[in-house]
Amino acid sequence: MSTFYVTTPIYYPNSEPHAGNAYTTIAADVLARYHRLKDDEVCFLTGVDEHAANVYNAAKEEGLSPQAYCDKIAPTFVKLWERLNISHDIFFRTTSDLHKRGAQKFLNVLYDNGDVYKGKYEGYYCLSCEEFFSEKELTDEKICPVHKLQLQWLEEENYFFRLSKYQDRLLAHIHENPDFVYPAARRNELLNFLESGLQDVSISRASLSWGIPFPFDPEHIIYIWIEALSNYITALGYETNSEHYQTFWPADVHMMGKDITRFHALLWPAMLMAANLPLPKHIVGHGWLTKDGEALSKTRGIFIDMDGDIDTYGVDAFRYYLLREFSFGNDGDYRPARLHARYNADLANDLGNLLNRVLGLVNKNFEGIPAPTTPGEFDDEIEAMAQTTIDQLDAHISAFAFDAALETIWEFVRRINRYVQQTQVWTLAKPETKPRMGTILYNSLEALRFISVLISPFVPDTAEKIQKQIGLQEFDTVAEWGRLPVKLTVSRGEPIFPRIDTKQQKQPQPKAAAEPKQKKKEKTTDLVSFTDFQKLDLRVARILAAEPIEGADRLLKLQVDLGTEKRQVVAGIAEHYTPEALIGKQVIVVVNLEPATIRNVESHGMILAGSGDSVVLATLETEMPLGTQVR
RNA sequence: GCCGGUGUAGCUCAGUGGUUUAGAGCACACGACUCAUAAUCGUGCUGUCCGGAGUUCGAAUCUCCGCACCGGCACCA
Repeated sequence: MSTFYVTTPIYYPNSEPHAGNAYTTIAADVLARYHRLKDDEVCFLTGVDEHAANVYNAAKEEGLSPQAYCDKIAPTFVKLWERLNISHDIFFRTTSDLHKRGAQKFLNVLYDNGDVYKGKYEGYYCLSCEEFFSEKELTDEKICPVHKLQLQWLEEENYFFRLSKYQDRLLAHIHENPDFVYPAARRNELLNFLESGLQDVSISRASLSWGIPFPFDPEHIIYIWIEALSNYITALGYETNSEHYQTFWPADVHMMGKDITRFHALLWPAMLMAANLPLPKHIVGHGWLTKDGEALSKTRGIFIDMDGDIDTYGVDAFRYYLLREFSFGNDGDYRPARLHARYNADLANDLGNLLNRVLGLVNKNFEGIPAPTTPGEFDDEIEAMAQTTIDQLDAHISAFAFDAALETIWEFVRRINRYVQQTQVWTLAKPETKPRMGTILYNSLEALRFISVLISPFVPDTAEKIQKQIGLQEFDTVAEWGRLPVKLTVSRGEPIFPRIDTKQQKQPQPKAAAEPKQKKKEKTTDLVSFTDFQKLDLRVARILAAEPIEGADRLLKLQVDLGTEKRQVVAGIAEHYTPEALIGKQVIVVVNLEPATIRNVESHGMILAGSGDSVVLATLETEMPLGTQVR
């Protein structure tokens, strides 16, 4: 018997879970359930990543301690997983002692093996700016360009992980294991990234308090990514080298959204190499769900109404739709109308109705399930197709092609509908043909049992309902043809997927759907003194000229008029403003910002702009004289 | 700017060691059937296979150029 260990990322509990989390977790759930079906010993891990800065900030805004905040939010994840029928074995919280001790041990090992070193940021430092300046920014006099103060040579200590050391081994690993990263497009990106060289990464934070302290230096906490990634082993009992840990590590699949594949495919394996631990087998980064083609975004109020759709169509339809409609590596646009169509066409018409019609015929003509006494046309074909369906399903799941996997099963569903049709089974109730009728019905029911097993990883409730109606007392998980007992009393119940007419479809609820949750700011920052604020010199200026900068997608070179002087400023707004649109606009400029050279263009100041999912220039309500101070 | 991906019927997508009539499901139309959830089964339908050039007896499939969208890197003072 083999083992199978599948994980989702640990999610940030800075707010309640969203559809993207659900998508990842459902996919992982299908894998877990599929492997249990194959009698593998399975461990399915999910959880929350609690020591995150955004959690700390969210807690602060609600006036709660970070721990109290986590204690409040974590259950909302558990609740959603229950609703979505997620069969995780472990729901892991990184504030647990098991994790804290495990993460510290892991770090100790990295340290003992010589791959963690205390490095220092060192350089010339301006006490007023509280910043280091790189050599190229400095003149020979070593004075701060902003404050004109003498700079000091300073060193700030920090722990680093020797990521660079593993560059070649990572490259080799990814080259030699084409299946390591899925899909292939991500893999190419990673190789590309690797070839451009890896830097050591800072893995400590001295300035933060919310986190796990370094075991050998409590002044520092462990950087969130290092800590988070280690959850995949700490949750299994890495700390004590438990049997569970030995059984399941290395992981078979780390499932995640495409945005975090790099951490999982480079940083994490490098750390494991440093600790002399085996690497996970597959890093799977799926595409994102979008809504009307746009990325989901809390701030912009773009989200998927999971609750509403699940209320209308049921959990299984929701799970089915997500996995059937989209090819897993690509982004998929979530459309309720498509969910509706899938529900009626695939679930209600093809599958639900098939069950219903077959059970109806059995009920009407037999006492319990008839014996297959009289083989005939198509029977062998059906049985053979059952077997090929299994094989294809297995291949597709191994390639994380859930859409193809479901399509394969549904080809079989449609074949059985055709079987019933071709044999005209309802016309065979006469005594001389009744044995044949019984055989056809037996085969159809066995096919349905077979199908219920195959779909059970995807739509577990539906699978159970089918077997229950067929008359099986306990769920039979074995996909072998001919196991269905005869004489079972079927209990044809309500249709498992009643058709939902378009007219009855809920109109988009104006209340919940439309209003973006406008409740919180993106993040809070620490307070600054008024004196500090006063250091900023903000002025009204007019843009005189704007032009693109060669070789930079986001940058524009602007000439601005401050009334008393004209300046050149570089702004990263090329993706949101055309040069023509900018000329003549009044904007607010930070004039005493240190000069910088970006892409070989000098920038003396900074244009203020709202900067989130979109970028909008900050202006005054009405125009004011150039050079007016803004405060 | 560099690198990668995608672009095939109204929709979601298959399809490439080049070969002749380009596929599936949904949707749509018609027909059959009536056991069943106005379900099922059959038949049909629409395509400049992003555009252009090239290689070839022959290209959606190979090469080059271009366009659009997506992503990674650089970059966002």
